[in-house]
Amino acid sequence: MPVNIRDIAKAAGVSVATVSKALNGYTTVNAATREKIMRLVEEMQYHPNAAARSLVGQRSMTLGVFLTTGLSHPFFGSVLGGIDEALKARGYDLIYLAQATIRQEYSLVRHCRSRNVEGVLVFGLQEADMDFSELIDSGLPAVFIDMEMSGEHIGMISSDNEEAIRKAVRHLAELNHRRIAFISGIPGSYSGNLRYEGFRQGMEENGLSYPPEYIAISDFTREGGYESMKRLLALPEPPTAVVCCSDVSAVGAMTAAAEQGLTVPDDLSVVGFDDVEAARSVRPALTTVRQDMEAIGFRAVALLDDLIRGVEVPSKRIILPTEWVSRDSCAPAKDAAGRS
Amino acid sequence: MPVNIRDIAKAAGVSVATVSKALNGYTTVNAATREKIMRLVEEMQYHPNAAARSLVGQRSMTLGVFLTTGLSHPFFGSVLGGIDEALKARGYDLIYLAQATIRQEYSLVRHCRSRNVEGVLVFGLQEADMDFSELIDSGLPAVFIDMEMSGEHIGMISSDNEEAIRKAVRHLAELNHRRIAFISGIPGSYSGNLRYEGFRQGMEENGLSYPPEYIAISDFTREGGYESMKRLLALPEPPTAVVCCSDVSAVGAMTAAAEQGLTVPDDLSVVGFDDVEAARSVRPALTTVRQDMEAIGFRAVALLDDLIRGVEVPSKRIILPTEWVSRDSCAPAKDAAGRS
DNA sequence: GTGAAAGCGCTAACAC
DNA sequence: GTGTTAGCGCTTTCAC
Repeated sequence: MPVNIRDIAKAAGVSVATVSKALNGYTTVNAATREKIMRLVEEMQYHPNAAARSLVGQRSMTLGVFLTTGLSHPFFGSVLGGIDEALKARGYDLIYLAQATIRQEYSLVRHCRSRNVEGVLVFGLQEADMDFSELIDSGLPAVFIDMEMSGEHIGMISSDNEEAIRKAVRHLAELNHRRIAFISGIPGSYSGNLRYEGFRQGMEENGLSYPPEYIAISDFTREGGYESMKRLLALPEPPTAVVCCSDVSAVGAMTAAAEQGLTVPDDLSVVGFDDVEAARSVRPALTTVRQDMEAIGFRAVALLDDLIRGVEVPSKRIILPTEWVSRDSCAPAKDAAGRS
Repeated sequence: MPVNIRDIAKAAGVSVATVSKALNGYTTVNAATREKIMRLVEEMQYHPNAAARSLVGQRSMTLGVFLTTGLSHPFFGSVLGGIDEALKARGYDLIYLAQATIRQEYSLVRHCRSRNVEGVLVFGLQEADMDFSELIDSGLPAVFIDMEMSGEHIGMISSDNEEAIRKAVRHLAELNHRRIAFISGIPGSYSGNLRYEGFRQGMEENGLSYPPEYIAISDFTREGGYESMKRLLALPEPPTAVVCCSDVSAVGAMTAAAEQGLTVPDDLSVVGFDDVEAARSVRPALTTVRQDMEAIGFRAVALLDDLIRGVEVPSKRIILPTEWVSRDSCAPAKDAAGRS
């Protein structure tokens, strides 16, 4: 029994067409009439039926999202916050395309069509997780967060992972560290791969070499960081600095260091990635690379909106800059005599 | 240009009504006709337009969800996994009711109505976060996860938080611990309150008393657990056992204990809550109370579905049992002489 | 500046 | 067992 457009029309003593025009910002509506209609809309708590609007061939104002249920990394919540802002700003709603759909029991694109989804956000998934070819080929606009994808109506967004880690390595090199190790992200993940590449390049640029054992394969988690650090510290010649693929794993690494009786940053410099809340609160406060997670979410939606409306965009590939955040977990390397 | 019901009707040489009936499982359709229609539906990739269906007064098969963007606790991902399963099982889609909506800039109930949302899930929020009265009064079915709410079409679900903690205290008491402390959840949160109540009662039941400083106000996070434990260990008479409101905070507490040179479980017994992945992987493995997070999500959707369809339910208030998981973080209290 | 009417894709009476 | 038709709430020509 929600009030419909006819109720408003009746109350205002005009036709439904006029109400519709007033509602949709047509300028051919008499100011007084519009005023009256708008007042009634407020008073009677009218809200247009989205299904009817979408049926009549108009926009559905619905976006779909595919995401992992493994959202426990703080990264996801922050990105979602940005998505949320943009959704509101651009008037979209978000429909969660059940994880189950991803299992390909039936076509996800058909599901989108059936729901009149105008565009799709892909988030927290890796290429290996599912077959995206149907989505790409369907012509349905889509934006991939932290995944490399391209196509006619396809966009992608991520931070400049490679540059970020190169920057981190350079900072460490400037602190005279020569034995620098790397705690990786999930192997095969887009951002994990690029961060590794950044490490490789950074080391090379600074004339530094490293044994293969200095690359600790991990997974972005605290537990992973902890285990990796333990392995690194068990090496005959352990590193004096470590670059981690997430703040969370950096915290794990710091725990492992503490357990071995090492002091951060005096005995070991640690750098993280993300700049989540924990980076600020941990002791010593974590030096890290800040990526603007809210911006990733916000701009993903903005790009998708542009793609949907066919707006000319400068690039369908957005790489956001990162920011070096210097806190207390890095210090100059001690020389052989143990002096800083 | 997706194919519509008329295309199918034409191809099958029948009327749209027959197609509709075949699709909706009416038994009055000739088996051969139905067969043919279904084949065509597959072949032509037909999928009914959800907007049209919902417009014609039928079900929209859409649920809404309000949640925090602060989903970094592993609890949320697991619950979402259960929700996801149930959504698929019962054929619903989930629309994410933007966080921004919660800021009450305009009526969330109107938003639901406009989107033909049939029911609402509330998740990861506390009573203080927003005014739920409009929702309660609206007659829109809703299920609250971990929040106490009631009303005509209102359900709620949570674990038996109180009993779970009482059980934990009893176990510790049976290990001869007498100095038992409590690291709380977020004060004012539904589950936090009940867990505290469970602690209070458990201590009383076991004839144990505790100074007020043994209640460490915390927030479910690792950092919170760490800080709380540091405070507890700084006490003139520190506890020999601690009950934590989450596994994550228990891990933080264990870290703090290790830093003070204490060994878990020999010097300090620790119990967690949730049984997340980390509880298994941390060393020593965490003794904890397992709550079935997937079941919470799954049954929340099932209950909401029942409420929507007006099905008779045994109770609109579902309290799930928890399970004591004994691992390696608890040991008998040492007596005054230091023997176990 | 406003209204009448068609039609978006579908379901459900009702007729046959 | 199948077809005809009205109508869900809305936007949009096209008249006036």
